[in-house]
Amino acid sequence: MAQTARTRARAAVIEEIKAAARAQLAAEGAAALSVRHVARQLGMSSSGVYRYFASRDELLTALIIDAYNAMGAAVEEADSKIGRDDLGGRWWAVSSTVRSWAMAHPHEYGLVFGSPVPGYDAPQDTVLPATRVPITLASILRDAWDADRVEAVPGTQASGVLDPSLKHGATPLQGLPEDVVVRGILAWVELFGLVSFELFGHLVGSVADPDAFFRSASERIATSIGITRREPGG
Amino acid sequence: MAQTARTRARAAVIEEIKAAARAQLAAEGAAALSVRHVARQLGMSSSGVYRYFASRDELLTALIIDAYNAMGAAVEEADSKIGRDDLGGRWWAVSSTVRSWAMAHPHEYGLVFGSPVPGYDAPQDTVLPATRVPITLASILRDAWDADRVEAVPGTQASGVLDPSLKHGATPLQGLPEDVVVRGILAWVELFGLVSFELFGHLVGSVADPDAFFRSASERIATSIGITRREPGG
DNA sequence: TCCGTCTTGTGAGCACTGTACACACTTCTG
DNA sequence: CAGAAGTGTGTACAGTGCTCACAAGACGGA
Repeated sequence: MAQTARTRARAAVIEEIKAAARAQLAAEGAAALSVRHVARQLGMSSSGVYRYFASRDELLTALIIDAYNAMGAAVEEADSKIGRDDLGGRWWAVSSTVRSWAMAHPHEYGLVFGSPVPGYDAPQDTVLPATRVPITLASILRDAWDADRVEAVPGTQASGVLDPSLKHGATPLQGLPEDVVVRGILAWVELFGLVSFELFGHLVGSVADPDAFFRSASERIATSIGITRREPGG
Repeated sequence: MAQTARTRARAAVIEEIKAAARAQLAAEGAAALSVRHVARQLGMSSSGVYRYFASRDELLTALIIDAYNAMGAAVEEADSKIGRDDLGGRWWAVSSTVRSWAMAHPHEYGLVFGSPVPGYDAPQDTVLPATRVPITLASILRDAWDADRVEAVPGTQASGVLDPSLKHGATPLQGLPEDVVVRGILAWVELFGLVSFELFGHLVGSVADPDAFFRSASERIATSIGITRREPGG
């Protein structure tokens, strides 16, 4: 409500700017994204854009947040369509959705998971959207644990390896043995490593059939966290 | 020999330019690397640099090749210092060297393994240097296979997944079962996924002790290709 | 209703970039 | 020793991010 007219218009313009920027990002890549070009596309003076984004970097950050959210939403939806007990199905749904989203939006993926272009800082606004995919993965791991599918290896190292917030926060991982969580994080890292390597061209020359390779790799990762493909509950 | 004086000078200037560019890359990142800045640093006109590199991208490509070679050399040297039979030791030497090199040269690593900045093209000159690390890994896998340490799973999928060049070329992988090679490639991907995720800041908030996490992860990956930590030959 | 403030949009301008080009000078080659 | 080839320079163009002084409009309170 409030001063509707103005704020609503503002939100709309922000959305327009982001849409144009996203289009340019998809078409030409992050390096070629220019504030002036976006402004021209919108029939607006370049300095006008600075009323909405303080800098090019801030615009890029907004796109990063959107990318995290888009991927997170896609993954959450894919996960929700599978029966909760079908752990193998859920893992496959999630992992393959990550990959397809990445392949459908390579530049946005690169913006997020490639080398951090501006500096090292991950602005605070990005951290929450960034957790959506890992939290979905964590919930699968939690359900696997609750179904006695994962066996903890008691003697394993790992103690103080993880950030305390993982245990004390309201994550699905509360109460899980540390070595199980470590294995879960590793699966997460492997999944994205896989997608990045393929997308950034490092598999060219080694892997001829990336689909089959990903299928096989994803299955192997699932196994490593105690999830096998073909069975719901027993 | 040939026309020594000139060509030698040329090679020296090329090296100077690359050194200055590398310094600037390390200090400010790839985005901030500018031809003019490099030229200034060398007391040379900016257009002069174009006698040696046709474009900024070509200069960046040269840095990419150097980075591949530097990392490859470091890895090869680390591997060569371990007894050939000590497969666990070799894996650890190689994987930890990849990580330390990356952490010592974050921007160069990002240039190579981050999102491909210019376009999608991987210039032909980069492919050979790029193979040095994977070939070292492949030779470890080969030795593990020869030592009967790896068991092939005959029924496994995988057929036509790999690029034929891997089998017919003179790689250390000739004659290995496809599913073993697939597992090896996966290990390679996982290693770099691990390093990238840590370096690009995606583990912040989850992993409190990256060293320990990497140690544990690396060990697990080694196990997945049939290499266990503590024993040389039996 | 009117007045002051706050928001939006503009154009000009600064310092910088990559790259092309015409020119001079040096070095090599036939 | 001539001519070709290579090297270095200054200038120029088109583009960039970003700042700033200004104008016009929308808003809130009197």
